Amino acid sequence: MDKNSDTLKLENQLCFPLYACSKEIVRRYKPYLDKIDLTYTQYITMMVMWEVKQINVKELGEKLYLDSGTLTPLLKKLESKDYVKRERSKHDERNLIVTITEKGEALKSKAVDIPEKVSACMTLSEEKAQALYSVLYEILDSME
Amino acid sequence: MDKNSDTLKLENQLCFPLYACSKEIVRRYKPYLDKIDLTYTQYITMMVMWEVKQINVKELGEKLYLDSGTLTPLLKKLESKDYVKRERSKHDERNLIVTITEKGEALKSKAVDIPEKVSACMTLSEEKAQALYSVLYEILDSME
DNA sequence: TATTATTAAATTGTACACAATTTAATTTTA
DNA sequence: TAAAATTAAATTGTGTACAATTTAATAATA
Repeated sequence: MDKNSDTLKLENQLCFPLYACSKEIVRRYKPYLDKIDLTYTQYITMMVMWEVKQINVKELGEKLYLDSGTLTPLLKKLESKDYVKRERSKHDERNLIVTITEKGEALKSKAVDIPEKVSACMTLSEEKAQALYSVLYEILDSME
Repeated sequence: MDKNSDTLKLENQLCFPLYACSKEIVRRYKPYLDKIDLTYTQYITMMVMWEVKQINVKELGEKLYLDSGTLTPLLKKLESKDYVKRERSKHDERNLIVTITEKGEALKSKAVDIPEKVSACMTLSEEKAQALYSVLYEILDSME
């Protein structure tokens, strides 16, 4: 096969639809997230916080696939909104412990309807959604 | 079902693995793209240019799911590297026509091996890759 | 235990990404 | 055809992303 012919066409790439699809779906979140004054990245951070209540930056970054360069300013912003508290660990001052606040907990009830509203704006069968989900995690796991 | 229980868990979201997977794969491109001094966004832009040779910013944005706010500075950078030429349309001066240069054409041969190198670092069967590809475009199409 | 190595966040710098606004050109319409 | 509407890029402003470096704390080791 002629290497130059087709491999570099956008339509033959797997990464591109992944990249485009991710961005388009995140964009669908925006109108709903605007109402509760969160960006998408702040939203997924709060999803972790709603679940674990307390976590340090390193572990948070591993869950979200983000580093401190992204998380540090983001967490400062969430702190300024009083959704989380940031404090150094007493046992190991290198660690910064992030803890959800009452106000952060209360925000959850305003966010609970967002996932279904977003998925409503795209038609995808339950089987295909499940298949997509599995393949994505398979890829993520294979890249660790 | 209790609405508050599970819907807001990261692991139950479809958007999150999509977002994370997209970023991780783009990151895998970086070492190869660094060698030809392109960012990922510049690379997918050049992929379109290698294919169409000439296009205006609006159509380019539709193909790439990007707007002029992203494309204007990016195209200026590609122009400064002499990979593309930017000039207003004579028929309609609102349109900016982007044209690939000789140097831009020549860059293609250096990029042709990148897709296979990136896909080599993740294990995914041909069937699953094909299925993933189909579902992603199905979602993209359903969101137009 | 003093030195070295490692680790976790923060910082710095570059490059998107996109909503909203502005500017300029072209079309539409009153 | 003059005014209004539309269109395409560019600009502005905010918020990621992430590599690379720095800083400070802790752990390992000579």
